[in-house]
Amino acid sequence: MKRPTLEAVAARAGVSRATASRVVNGSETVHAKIRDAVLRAVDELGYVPNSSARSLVTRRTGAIALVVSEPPSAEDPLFSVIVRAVGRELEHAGKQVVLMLASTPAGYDRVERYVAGGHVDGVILLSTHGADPLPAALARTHVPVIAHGRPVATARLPYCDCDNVGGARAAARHLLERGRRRVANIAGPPDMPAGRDRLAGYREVLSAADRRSLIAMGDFTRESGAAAMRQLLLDGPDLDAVFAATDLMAIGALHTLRRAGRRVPDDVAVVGFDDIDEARYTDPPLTTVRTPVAAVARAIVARLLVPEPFAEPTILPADLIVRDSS
Amino acid sequence: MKRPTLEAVAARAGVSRATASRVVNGSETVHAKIRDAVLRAVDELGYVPNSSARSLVTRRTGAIALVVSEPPSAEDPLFSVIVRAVGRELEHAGKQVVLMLASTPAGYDRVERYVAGGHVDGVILLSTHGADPLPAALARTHVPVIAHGRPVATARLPYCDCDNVGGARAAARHLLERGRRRVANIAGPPDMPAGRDRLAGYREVLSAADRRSLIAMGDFTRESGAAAMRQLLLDGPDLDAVFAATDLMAIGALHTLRRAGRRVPDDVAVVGFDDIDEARYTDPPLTTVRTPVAAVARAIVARLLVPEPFAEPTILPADLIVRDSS
DNA sequence: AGGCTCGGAGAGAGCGCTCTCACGAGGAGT
DNA sequence: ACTCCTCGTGAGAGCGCTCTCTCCGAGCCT
Repeated sequence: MKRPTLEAVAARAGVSRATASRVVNGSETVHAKIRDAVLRAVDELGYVPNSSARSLVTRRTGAIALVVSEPPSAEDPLFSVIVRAVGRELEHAGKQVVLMLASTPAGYDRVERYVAGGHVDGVILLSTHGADPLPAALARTHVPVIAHGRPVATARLPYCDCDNVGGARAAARHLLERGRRRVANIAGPPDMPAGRDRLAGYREVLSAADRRSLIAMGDFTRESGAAAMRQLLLDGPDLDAVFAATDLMAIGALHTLRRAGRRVPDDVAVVGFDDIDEARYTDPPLTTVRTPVAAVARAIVARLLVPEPFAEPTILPADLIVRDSS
Repeated sequence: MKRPTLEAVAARAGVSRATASRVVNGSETVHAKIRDAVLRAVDELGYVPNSSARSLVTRRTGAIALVVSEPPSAEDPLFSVIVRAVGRELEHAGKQVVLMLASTPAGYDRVERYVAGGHVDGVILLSTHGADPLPAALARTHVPVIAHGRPVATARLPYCDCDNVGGARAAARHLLERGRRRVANIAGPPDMPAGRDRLAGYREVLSAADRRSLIAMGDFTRESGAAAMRQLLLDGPDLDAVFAATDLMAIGALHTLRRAGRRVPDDVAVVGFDDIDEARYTDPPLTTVRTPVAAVARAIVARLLVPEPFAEPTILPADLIVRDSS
């Protein structure tokens, strides 16, 4: 009834516990015949190593914490994709994934204590924002940490991200090339680096083309996009294009434009950012910039498993996907 | 530099390791003065219990596995909501969340071994489908298991779910009450209980009203909803209403209807199921049945922490949300 | 005053594993 | 033939914690 121990395996195979341990851990210095005997015993007894005992002595846990800061909207379309992609990569590397939600100060504390307590071999930080104390706190522990998306500048963490500035530039340039003259922007919250970078790309292109910026702020949700679009229509009734920093906000903007009787793309062209599934099903289908989620996940896990102290961030290209909204 | 041990705490407080352990674990039988001394030592040294050592002896891990079967679409809007809701509840209960993705036979195996290996105190199964061997496999281990959503009938697992049949009934009844005469259905995959239950509710209401069913099959994705809608327009060009088993499929159906030049709701009324955020931003906003995600999550965690062997499933009501598409 | 109970603290045995070190056998070198 | 390695195995000491068992002293009853 009890789970078999290494001792039992060793006894059955007629070897010492040390040798059984060697076999289980894949040591090369064991005679083939003995190794086979041990493996047979493992199989027959259904032996599974006790990870508590193992990590008690090795001081490694084989687990990686995936820390998620609560975003404004619970229903984040990329969350699912990112978590799955990162999860798949980690499992591929034989790591367990410990999911931690950190939204409140108590939550930050819990995560910090947990990580400092040596319960995980590494940390992946998802979607941090300005007030987030975790990057700084975790940098102090000696556990490898890597961020998904550029963290706020105060923390010097390694990170992987897509080229937010470049993607935004491509979006803005695309709108100008289509002959749009008054290109507005729905920006993300200024305390989130992704939002800032996308705004920067837009501004850069517009000022290079000698056009005035027209900006409203959102918080990455559909609702805020809809509200921002209403604001933009008031501030610049002559606008003929909008670039939103996320697809969700672009979708909110489409909603507002529809209610305001503006046709897309005839009257107003709309471009989003992220290329979520939903973008192909809006009316009209949304032109957007694709965030290479899977590639970023791969890069993150690779870098976490082989940490290089002062490496440059990994930035992956974000490509424009042209559909019918622009 | 090393992390302090209980021994160090005890030494600093001038007590034995046993007493320090008692204090750390909140035993009542310790003198107040001594307890304070120990707590002070804990604080000063920044002591964090070593969970490996602890679970080595207690045989409990304080961790719950959240097992996710890969759905057809990676970008599942409810995934984020469910995972967050369950995660929040578990953290509230002081449990760690170990996320495991199980999509391949190798993945199922990994999960089964992991759970059977005693690495977690309980398992929550998300979105199982017909071929999924996990419910049966995990039922054999002696670890408490609970499913989110009714598992396939072959496995006798406790579960929590929303009232899929009742919700579907409400949707179908609503369409009939609005005077629709030819109500079609876009059903989910037959190997997923949620899909089957929603189909059953629809069928029941239609046959009670003496109306013929008109059914096309999808796999819960937008794309499949769009395809199913095309099929329905061929099979029943006279249809004037569609009930889709998920909002995503309803959104796909809206897409197809728009392309086919049918106005919603004037020509065809559309009702979905789940009430994802996106449903409020479709054109027109989607009438749907709300899945009470947070309540289900709460029920799941509560039942997992206090397992009752042969308890009835917990079924929570799913309410109709009427918007403009019907 | 002596024996009793009983609450509260300490001693110590493990939990299952890894890893260092010691050891023995066999082969190569002189 | 003897020493010196080398390679493979076994013995055993812990890793940090919990928990049972023992022990001590204070209060109560007779």
